[in-house]
Amino acid sequence: MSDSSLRAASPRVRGRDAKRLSGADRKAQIVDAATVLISERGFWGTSVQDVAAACGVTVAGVLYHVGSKDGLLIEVLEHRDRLDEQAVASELAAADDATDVSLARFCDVLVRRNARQPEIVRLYSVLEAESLEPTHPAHEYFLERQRVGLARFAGLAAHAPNPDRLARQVLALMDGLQVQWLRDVDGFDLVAEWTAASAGLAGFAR
Amino acid sequence: MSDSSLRAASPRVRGRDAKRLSGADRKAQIVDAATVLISERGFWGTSVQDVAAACGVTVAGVLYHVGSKDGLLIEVLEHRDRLDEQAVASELAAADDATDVSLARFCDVLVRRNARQPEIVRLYSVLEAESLEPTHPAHEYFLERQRVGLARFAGLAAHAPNPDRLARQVLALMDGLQVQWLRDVDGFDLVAEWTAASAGLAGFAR
DNA sequence: GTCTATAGGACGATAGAC
DNA sequence: GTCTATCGTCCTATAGAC
Repeated sequence: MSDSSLRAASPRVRGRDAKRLSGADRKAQIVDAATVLISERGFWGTSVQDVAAACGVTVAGVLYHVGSKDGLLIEVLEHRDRLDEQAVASELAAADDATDVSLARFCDVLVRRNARQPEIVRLYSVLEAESLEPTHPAHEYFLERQRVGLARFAGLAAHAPNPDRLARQVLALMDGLQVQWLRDVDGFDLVAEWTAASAGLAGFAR
Repeated sequence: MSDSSLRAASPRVRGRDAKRLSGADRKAQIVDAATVLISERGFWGTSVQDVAAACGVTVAGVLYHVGSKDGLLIEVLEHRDRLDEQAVASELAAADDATDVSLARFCDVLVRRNARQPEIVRLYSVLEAESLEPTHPAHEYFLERQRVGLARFAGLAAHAPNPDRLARQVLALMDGLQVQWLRDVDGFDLVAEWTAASAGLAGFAR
């Protein structure tokens, strides 16, 4: 939890002791706090008031930085994407076999990283379900995300008889195991379960 | 969509044209309307006002029948459990090999039934994620549900080298595929994808 | 550039009329 | 059995003070 860990979401003291942060810092703090809260309660279950309280700021202060509640969600998702993209890429590049990345290797890195940040996995699990509704502000985002994710998996599984189908299965298995894990984080070894499950999946090269 | 289909959730006319229903009928109507709405927006995204409007009744009218908003959710879940338990049992009993039910056969019935009622699958998918939060009114319900479901699967997979692990994999795969299906109900054949995926799962007898 | 104050609703729930 | 009326709380968003 050293790199890219979330800032403390504990309430700050207002008034005399309230820290006055620069715009960028305040915005980062708001996005981090919102990430935690939305991962717990979903977007519709989280109020801007909750986020403001977690930052020791007023509601208007939050809205000044992100424009609207929907804008806050967009900021949160974009911020996560930037962090994850970069982290996974660097982890893959650090390995010896950096040139040829298999689907199995890619998933391995993904799952190991996810196992270290349950709050983030929860954010995506909750929003993934909530955003099935077409009027949800992140509906399009998750539709595109699923499309891109599946295409990426399929591209790495070009050797399989049916790359698209395998991609769907891998994604389904990963998402499903993660939800079970989130319901019992301490009694469930995500990496071990994933390794066992994917090993039993036909066509999934290790 | 013939049996156990949901009552029309279209708004009724209030006042002179409003139908006066008996207690049981009104309650059933409320539970059905709430099922649809909660499956779309989650519990925290649905207001009692929404449910009342769908039934052509006032908010107070709804609360008279279900006591509170949390009570409404409990009613919805208990009603679904009763319907599903009974439907799956009768479908299994109708088959020739009613005596010895394999995990594969059980899942087959389950998936085929789910494919016919996307709204209900959505209800469970959304609430499953939303209820990860310990303060959610259905948190305990879904914890128990996962426990019971896994035990049932494991019991039917007694032949496998590791029944518990296989149960987790089967449940994960099913849930994961269902979410992908819900995001693209028309372009995704749930039964076909499930059949292909489960066939490739090690130890899953067909 | 950051925040307080406040507008203007929607929320869940209760009490009591009909 | 369903309604109106209403309470107190919470909500998002804006206007304008500092």
